Amino acid sequence: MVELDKGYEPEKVEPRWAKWWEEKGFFRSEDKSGKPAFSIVLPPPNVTGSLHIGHALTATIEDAVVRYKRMNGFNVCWLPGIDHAGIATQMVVEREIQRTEGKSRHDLGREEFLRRVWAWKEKSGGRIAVQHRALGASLDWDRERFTMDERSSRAVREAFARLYEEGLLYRAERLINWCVSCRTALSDLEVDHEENVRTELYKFAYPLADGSGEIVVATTRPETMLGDTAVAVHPDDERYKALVGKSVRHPITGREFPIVADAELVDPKFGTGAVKVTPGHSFEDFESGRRHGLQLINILNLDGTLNENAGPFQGQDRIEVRPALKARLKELGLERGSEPHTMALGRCQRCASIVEPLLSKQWFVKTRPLADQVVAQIDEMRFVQENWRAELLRWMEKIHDWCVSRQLWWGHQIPAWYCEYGHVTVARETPRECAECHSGRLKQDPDVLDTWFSSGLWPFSTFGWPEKTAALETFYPNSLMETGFDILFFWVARMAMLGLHFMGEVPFRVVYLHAMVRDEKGEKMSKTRGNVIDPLDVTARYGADALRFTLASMAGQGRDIKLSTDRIAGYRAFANKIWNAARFVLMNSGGYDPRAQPASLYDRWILSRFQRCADEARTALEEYRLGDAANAIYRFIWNELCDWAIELSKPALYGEKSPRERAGAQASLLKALEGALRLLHPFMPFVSEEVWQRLPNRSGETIMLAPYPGPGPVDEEAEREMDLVTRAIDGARSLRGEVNLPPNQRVPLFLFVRDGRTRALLEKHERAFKRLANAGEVTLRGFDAARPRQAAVHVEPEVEVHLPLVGLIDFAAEKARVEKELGRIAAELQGIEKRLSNKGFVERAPAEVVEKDRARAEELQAKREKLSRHLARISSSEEGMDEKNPQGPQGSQPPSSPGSTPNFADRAREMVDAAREAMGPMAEKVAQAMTEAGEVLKDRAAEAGEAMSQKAAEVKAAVERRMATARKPARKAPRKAAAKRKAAPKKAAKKKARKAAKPARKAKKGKKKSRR
RNA sequence: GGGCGGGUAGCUCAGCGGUAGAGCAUCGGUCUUACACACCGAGGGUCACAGGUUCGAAACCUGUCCCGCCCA
Repeated sequence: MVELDKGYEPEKVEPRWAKWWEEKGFFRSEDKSGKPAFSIVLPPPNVTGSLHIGHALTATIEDAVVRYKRMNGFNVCWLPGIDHAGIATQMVVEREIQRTEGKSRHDLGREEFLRRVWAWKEKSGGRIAVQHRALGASLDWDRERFTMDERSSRAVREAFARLYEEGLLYRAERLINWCVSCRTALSDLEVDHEENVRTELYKFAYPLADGSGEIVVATTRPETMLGDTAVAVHPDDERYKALVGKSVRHPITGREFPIVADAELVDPKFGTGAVKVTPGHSFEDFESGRRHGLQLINILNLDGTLNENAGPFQGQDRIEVRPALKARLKELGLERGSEPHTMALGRCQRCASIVEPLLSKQWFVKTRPLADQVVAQIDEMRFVQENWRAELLRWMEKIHDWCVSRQLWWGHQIPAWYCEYGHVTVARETPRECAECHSGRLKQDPDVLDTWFSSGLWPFSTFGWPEKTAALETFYPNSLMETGFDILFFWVARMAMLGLHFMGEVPFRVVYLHAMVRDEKGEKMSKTRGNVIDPLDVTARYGADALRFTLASMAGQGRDIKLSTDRIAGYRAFANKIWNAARFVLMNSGGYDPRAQPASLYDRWILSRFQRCADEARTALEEYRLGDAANAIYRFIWNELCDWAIELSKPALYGEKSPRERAGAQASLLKALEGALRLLHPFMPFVSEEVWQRLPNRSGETIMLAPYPGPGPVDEEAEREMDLVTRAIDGARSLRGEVNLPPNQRVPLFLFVRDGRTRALLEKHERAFKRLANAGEVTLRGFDAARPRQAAVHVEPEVEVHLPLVGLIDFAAEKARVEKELGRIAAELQGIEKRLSNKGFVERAPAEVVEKDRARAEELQAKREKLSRHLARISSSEEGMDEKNPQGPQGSQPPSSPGSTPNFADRAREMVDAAREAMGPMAEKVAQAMTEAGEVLKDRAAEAGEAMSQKAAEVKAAVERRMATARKPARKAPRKAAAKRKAAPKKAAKKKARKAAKPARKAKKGKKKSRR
């Protein structure tokens, strides 16, 4: 027999398995295989950083899917990688060198700087791998790639050259987004828009060139007037119609430029209805400039200071110059006031500097043809959430050309060379001479490519493209692309375009975009906020399994995942629960016989429930509903296997039943447990492996490669029967709880059953009532038998559960409880009856709905009748009680600790009476059973006799214990009990008052449903 | 300004035409020989608001108000 430690300690277990799995090569995939392929490329984390919880979510989801697929016999390739992250990395390393050596990258020179970045990458990239291993990610490490490694470079050069040759890549002078701080061009996507920036709408006048007046323009950026080359008005605007075609004179530079009519640019209702046009520094104005053939003036240097075109303001920063410029306009008498205004401001994604539109010569990908292909083939991809398909399509439809050159050092240097005559040579390998003029004096473009350019090739460059490798053949298209929705455009869109273009097929079959992980307040995690969680810290505290399960259970959420440590702690408890369940099952599996068949209802039931759970988990996983799968498994293990099956199997396991039943219980529990672990494995790989390895009924070397539980039959009959048993036990427990019986106090229980079938069934489960509802004597009678006068009652359609209360409880409380229950029933019944009396409902609603309501109404009526009778019974008893006990129910004598109450002797006597009362019906029961069931029941009668003598002994023992306790009442923690007793009546009174003030408005379901 | 999410128990969320649910938190009771990282019980909701469709709406439609994100 196996003995396990008392508590589960993930920190001791997890590293061992992580290492073993990897050493065993379980994560490896085959380039060629008879098995079906399943491939995911991990979104490569930035080499700059370490993993945060968002990455942990990615790893969790992908690992769960991948493990599931592996267990289903797929040749799974989950390919790890690291992204060189151009701007981010360059910035980090630059800052580091500045900090430690006080040098800039220019001080070091390009070559030396790049050497440093590589060194940095070696250090930082390692941490990411450590973190992934700690999470249990089953990545195929042999295939690990880096976006700057040699193979990636080759793919990048090939892609660049081909696009160039095909005319899909060009170099041109265009208005681009320029970050003055990073000093590089950015793509549209790398500009973040800060919303609702409070600023002013500033007005000033341009004097007409002919001196006949002025035109007042409104602007949020007065300083750009230094680059203005027109004033625009709406063609239909009567105010300005006469001015169109005239010229204004620039008050500072003296240039003259026209007033133009532009319906697209100008909103006549905004500002003064006249706008200044700066084609060199505004995308909208640039377009307008093109429409009207306007001059284009650049007033900015690359560092954001004004250049020679700014005249007297040259050399000042573009933001700092504003007050000076306004002062000058005021001096000139041209200022015309201002008003408050809010607007959006473009900022650099990396450094938050205000981004400037700037005229610059850059490389662009012509995206329109690529996007059109994606639109045409969008149906080749399945989106786990359909709404993202539409989102992607919208973006594709209004796509702009993609600026791919960056003025950085760290990245793929653009494979374009220029000769002294300015000819361009694009080549896969460094060329000897200019393709056009054969000049040997070539200089490579110093710029590098946007990081996303290489990332966009990832689904195929990682498998060897442009070579036609076996791996590429096997794993392209990738089976799944799973990543955060925030990089839908950055990455998914680019992979779709480039994948389709170069491979002729969409890069992945399924697109699954997950939510952003935020802290418990819903704030985005960021280094500046200091709320970033390192997965390693979490795994150290709670275990990787707990973190993974938490993330998986929340993976279905659309946009935000608010992560709280409470939740993680809850799932650590789950791991511990599993551990202990296994501990128990193993401790009691001595002499386990693998051939043993299910012997009891519980055996059949738990195996059937397992099957249902397996079906649910499988279906959910196939549809990528990880949260649903995880929750189903959680509920099965905790609420069904632990709470019911294990508890109910105890008598059999302890040898209180037949050997056949013991063997059956052992086999069934082991089977359910082993299967549950396999279901759980994709979510909690460590604890599932750890426990599984100790099971006698496992088969295989590792749970990782054991088959995921498949379809199988369910046992409807067992489930129906168990449903009755659990409802009756729940009823009894609920009564005990409601009347505040301490869990360890045994009390007799009466079950009044509707028919012989119910009786026969419940009879078999007497022990269950004893164990799970801590019943002493269990007495079964027919519906027609007389009810005990003093009892608390729970009503189910087939059975009434009576808990005799003599000497135990507060009758007023029971009365209140029943009245409340009746209130609920009345409210629900009223609703249903109203519906049923509605002609429209009966005629138009589906028959089964009406039928359901009718049945429910009948059930409620029966229940109401029973409870009313019960109420009448206790009401009459209550008076008697009042006489006997002068403190009465209003005194709220707490029944919880009769052993220490002064009048215990009375109570003990009542207990004895109650026990005697219970004994009588036992004899009756035996007789009844025999007559009712004839020969089938011969055996049972013998059993019942046996049970009876056992019960008699039990009752006797209970009474004796009771009496013994009575003699020394102060044995147990009297102080605590006394304190509680003191507080209790007040609380109870408060509760009652609250309820009286707010009568039950709605019918409420009394019982939890989750158990069934 | 355009688009997309979301507003359900104290918190985090599920439900998306047929009796309002879970986990956590709260309250009451228990160390009942797997587990106090546990067990048993209970309380708690005008499903943002207003109209409409329907026999029936938390769910579908329209509008309003909040919150968040994306794109101009």
